[in-house]
Amino acid sequence: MSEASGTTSTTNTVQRELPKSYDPLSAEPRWVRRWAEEPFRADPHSGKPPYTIVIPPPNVTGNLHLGHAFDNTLIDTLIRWRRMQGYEALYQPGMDHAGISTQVVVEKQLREQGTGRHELGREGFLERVWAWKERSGGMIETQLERLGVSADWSRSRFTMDEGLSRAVRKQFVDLFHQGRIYRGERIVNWDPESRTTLSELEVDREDRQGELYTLAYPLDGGGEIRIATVRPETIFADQAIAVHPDDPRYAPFLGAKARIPLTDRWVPVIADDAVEPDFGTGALKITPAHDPTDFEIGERHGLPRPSVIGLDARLQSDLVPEAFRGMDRFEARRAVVEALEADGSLASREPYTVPIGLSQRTKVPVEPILSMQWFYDVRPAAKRVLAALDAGEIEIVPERYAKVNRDWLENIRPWNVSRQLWWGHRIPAWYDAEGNVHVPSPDDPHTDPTEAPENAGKELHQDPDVFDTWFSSNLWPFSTLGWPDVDDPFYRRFYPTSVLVTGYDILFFWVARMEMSGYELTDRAPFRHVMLHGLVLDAEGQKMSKSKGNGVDPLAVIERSGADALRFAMTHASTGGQDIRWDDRRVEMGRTFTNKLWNAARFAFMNLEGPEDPGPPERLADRWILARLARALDTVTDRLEAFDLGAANRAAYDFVWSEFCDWYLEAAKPALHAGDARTRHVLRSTLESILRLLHPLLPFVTSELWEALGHDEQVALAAWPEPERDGRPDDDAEADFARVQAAVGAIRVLRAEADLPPSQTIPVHPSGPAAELLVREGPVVAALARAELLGGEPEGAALRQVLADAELRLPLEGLVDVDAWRGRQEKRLGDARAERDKSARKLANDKFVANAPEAVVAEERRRLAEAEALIGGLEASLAQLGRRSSGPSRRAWPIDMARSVMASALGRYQREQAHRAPFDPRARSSRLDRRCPVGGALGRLVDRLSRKPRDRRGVPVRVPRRPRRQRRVQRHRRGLREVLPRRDRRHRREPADQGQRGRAVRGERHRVHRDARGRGRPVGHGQPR
RNA sequence: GGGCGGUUAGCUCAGCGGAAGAGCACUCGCUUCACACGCGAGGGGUCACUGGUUCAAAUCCAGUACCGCCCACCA
Repeated sequence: MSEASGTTSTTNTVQRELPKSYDPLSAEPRWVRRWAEEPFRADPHSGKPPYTIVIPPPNVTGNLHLGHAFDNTLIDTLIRWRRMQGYEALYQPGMDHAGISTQVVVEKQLREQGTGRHELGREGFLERVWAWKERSGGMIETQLERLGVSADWSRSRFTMDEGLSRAVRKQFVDLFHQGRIYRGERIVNWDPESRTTLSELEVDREDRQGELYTLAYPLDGGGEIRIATVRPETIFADQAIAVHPDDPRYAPFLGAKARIPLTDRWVPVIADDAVEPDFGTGALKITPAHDPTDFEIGERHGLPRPSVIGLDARLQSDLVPEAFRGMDRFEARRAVVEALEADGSLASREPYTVPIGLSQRTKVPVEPILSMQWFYDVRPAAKRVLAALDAGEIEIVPERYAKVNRDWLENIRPWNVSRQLWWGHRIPAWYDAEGNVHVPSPDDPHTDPTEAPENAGKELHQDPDVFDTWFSSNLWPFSTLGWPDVDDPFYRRFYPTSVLVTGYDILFFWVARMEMSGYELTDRAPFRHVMLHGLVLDAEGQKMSKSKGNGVDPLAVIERSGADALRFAMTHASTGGQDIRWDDRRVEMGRTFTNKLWNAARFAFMNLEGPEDPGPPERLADRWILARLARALDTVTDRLEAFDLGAANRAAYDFVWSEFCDWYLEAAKPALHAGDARTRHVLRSTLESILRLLHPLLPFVTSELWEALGHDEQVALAAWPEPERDGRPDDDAEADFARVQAAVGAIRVLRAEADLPPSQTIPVHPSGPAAELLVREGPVVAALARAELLGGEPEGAALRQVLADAELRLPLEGLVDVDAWRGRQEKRLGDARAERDKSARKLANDKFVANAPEAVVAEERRRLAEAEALIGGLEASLAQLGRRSSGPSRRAWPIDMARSVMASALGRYQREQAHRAPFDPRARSSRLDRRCPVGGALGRLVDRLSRKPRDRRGVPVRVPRRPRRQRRVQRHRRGLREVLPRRDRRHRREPADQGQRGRAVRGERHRVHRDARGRGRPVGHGQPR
C-alpha cells in the first residue's frame, strides 16, 4: 500500500499524537457502538467458503458470567481469525428460554409479591414470564457486545421464536410417527419442590448418612425372611420378596408368601437375577412403584405397581395404615421405623451411607415415582452417532472427551422429555374423551389435530406439559439457520457448522444431544469439530456458583481493565480443556500488554514521518524482524488451527513484546533517526502485521491503532497476515542477529557487574570471528547497549566477556570491583567446563553417536566446540585478571547471613501485609513502614543490610554464596509440604482475599497516574470521525 | 465400583522424548528522547514418589500417594 513517497499515510499519523497510555475504557465503547451499528453480517451468497459457529445459547434472562465470557472469547477469536482469512464467517447468536430455571426464578419473584403461578393461572403466568423476558431479555446480548463479540446480531434467535418452535414441533411429530417418541408409565425422577419430572442428567448423586434397616417378614409356612432396605416407609407398596435364583439359602422359600409387617398383606417370594446375593441378607423387597430396579423386576414378573407416595412426597393410598397417611416421606420413615421396632419386625439397624438423588435446580431429594410421561427412545440415534464417530465425522478436542462422549452414548436410556412446567414448548399432543392420543400428521405438523376435519365435533384437550428445555436446544445448530425450511439460504450455506465451542460440563446435556438430533433430523453431523474448554474456578479452585457467591463478574473486570484484558486472560488460560483457576494477574497481563502495544505503536507513529521505501530490506535488524515475524505468523496460525488458543496467545505475546518491542524497536532507532526509508517501511509493515495478528485476540486496541494508522477500513476486515507475504524468512539474518543479541547481552552484563551507570556510554573492544559483524552493527549495538565499539586493543587492564565467537573487552579504568568480576567469570568457567564435560561424555558414548539422529549429534558437537572456545577465552581472561586479592570478602560472611535472614523475614511480612491492608506502593524504597513489627531501629538495620554489602572503605564487596545453609532451608520447606495436606498449605500461604487487595492497591496507583497525566491534555483518540 | 484430569520456581500456569520456561512476586540498578502499566541485570526448581523402557525421560510404561472432576439401579 505504501508508495515510495508514502505521504498519504504519514500525514494522518502526524496529526494523531497518541496519549501516553492506553485507556481501554474510553476506546472500547466507541467500537462497541460501531459494531452494533454495523454488525458483522454473514452473506450466504458471497461465494466465500463458509465458517459457522453457533453460540451456546445463554439463558434469556441471565447475566453474563465468566463461563459465557470464556465461550464467547474463544468463539469470537476463531470467528475473527477466519473472517480475516477470507471465510464468510457467521457467528450465530441467540438465547435459550431455559424452561425450569426461568420458571423457578419467576415463581420466586411472584412469591415475593405475595402471589403464585396457580393464582395467576397458566395464561397469566406465561404473560408474566414473557414480560420479564422482554424486560431483562436482551441484557446478555448487550453484555456480549461489550466483550467485543462480532456476532451477526441481526440473526439473533430465541428457542421460543416461532421458527424454532416449528422445529421443535417437527421433531416431535416426525419422531412420534416413527414410534421413537411415545407415552408410557415409567419410574421417573420427581422433584417435589418444583413439581416436575427431571431427566437423569438433572439429578445429582450425593452420599448422605443414613441407616440400613433389616426387616423380618413372617412367612406363611412359618419362620421369617429378612430383607435389607434404606426406605422402610415404602414397604406398604411391596409386591414381592426377591432372591437370587441360585441362592441355596432361599431355595426352599420360593413360592412361599411373606407378610408385610404392620399390614395383613401377603406377597410372594420370587427369584430374579438382579438380586445381589452378597448384599444385606440376600433378599430384596420389591416395590415397583418406588424404585427403578424393582420396577424392572416387577415388570418381568407381572407384578402390580401401586404407589404409596404422592406428588407432594407424602404417604397416601389405602395400602398405607391410616396412622401414616399424609406424612411427609422422611417423617414417615421415622414413624414407620418406630412402629416396626415396637412390632418386633425390625431385626437390626446400622449406620449406612445412602446414595441419594438431588434435584440440580432445587437441591431437594428427588422421588422416584411411577408416572405417565413422554419418552424419546434415543438409542437408535445414539447408535448412529457412534458409527459416525467411528468414521471420524466429528472430532472432539481435547481428544480424551471422545471416549466420555462414546461411553455415554453407549449406555444411554430413553429420555423423559415431558416436564410439568408451563414455561416452554407445549407438547403438541391432544387427548379425546376415550383417552386416544392425537398428534399432528407428519405431512402437516403445524396444523393442530383440533383443526383436522376427522376430529370435527370431538372434544380434544391438549397435553398440559411442556418439553424439556434440551428438547429444543438440541436443534440449535440448524433450527437457528432456518430448519425445518431446508431451502433457507442460511441453512443451505452455513450448515453443518464448523466447530462447536463449549464447556465440557454440558457434553451430555447439549453436545451429545445435538449430535443425535443432527443425524436424526438433518442426516448429518451438526458440526465438524467440538472444542471443549474447562470450567472457570475461583481462586481456591472451587466451582463458581451463585449460591456460594464466589463468582467473578466479567463486567466488573471489563470496567476495571477493559474487554481486551479479559479476553487476553481467557485465551491465555485456554489450554487443553483444563479448568482455569481465576487469577487477576492474567487480566493484568492483558492490560499491560495492550498498553505495551499502544506505546510501541506510539513510538512507530513518531517515526513514520517521511517517505517509505518498500524495497527489499538491507539492514540486519529489518531482515531479522521480518524473519521472526514470519515464524510468529506461522506458529500463531498453526496453533489457531489446532484450537490451541493459549499457545497462539503466548506465541503472539512473546513475539510482540520480547522481540519486536525489546529488540527491534531499539535496534531500528539508529536507522530511523538517519531517516532510512526502508526501515521506516519495515517498521510500518511489521506493526500492521502485528495489529492484524493480534486482532482476534485483542479486537479493541488493534482496531483503535489500525484506525490511527490511517486506515479507512477496519482491521477486522483486513487480511490475515501470511508468513511469506508479510514476513520474510531469512535464516542468515536470524543467526547474525543472534550474535548481536549475545554481544549486547554480554555488554549489559559488563555494565551491571562493573557497576557502571546506565547513562554512561562504555567503550568496548570486540575481537574474534564475529567482531566484524559487531562493528558493522555498531550503531545498533550502541543503541541497545549504550556502548561504543572500538577497534584495536584497550590500554591497560580490561575486563573480558567471552562469547562463542567473539570476545569483548572493557577497559577497567579502576572502577570495577575486580573480585566480584572474577567470581562471576569463575562461575561461568565452571559452567562452561561442566557443559564441555557433559557434551564430551555424550559424544564418547558410541551408542549415542550410533542411535541419536544426525542433527542431535551435530548439535552436541557444536556445543562441545562452543564450550571449548568459551573455556579458552575465560581462562585467558582470568589469567589476565591476576590472583585474587585477599581482604574483605571473608569478613562479609556474617553480614551476608544476616541479610539473608532479615530479607526473608521482610519478605514474609510483606506477603502477609499485602492482604491485610493496602500499603502505599509508591513508598517502594521505604517498604518498612510504621506498621511493620520489625520497624524502627531494627527496620533501619535491615534496610542497611539489604543494600549491597560494602567493606569499611565503602567499596562494594563480593561475598561468597551460602552453599549449605540454603540447601538445608529448602529441604526443610519440602518437608513441610509433605506433612501438610494440600489445602491447608494453600490457606496458610494465601488467604482468600489476597488477590483483591493487591488489585485495589494497583488500581489506586493507576488512578493517581491517570489524574496526573490527564490534566489539560487533549484527548487525541476516542473521537468519532 | 468404573473413568478422566492434576501434582513443574513463593503464587498462577505453559512445556509432554534431545541441555528446565512465562507472568506475577523477590534482589540490584535505572525518570536511557514509545512505554515506571516501563527498561536492564539477577536470585530461586533432585519437574510428587518408586521402579522400568531408551544412547537420552519433567515428557513414554507400570505402580504408589495426595488433590479434583465425571459416570454408576448392591436395596
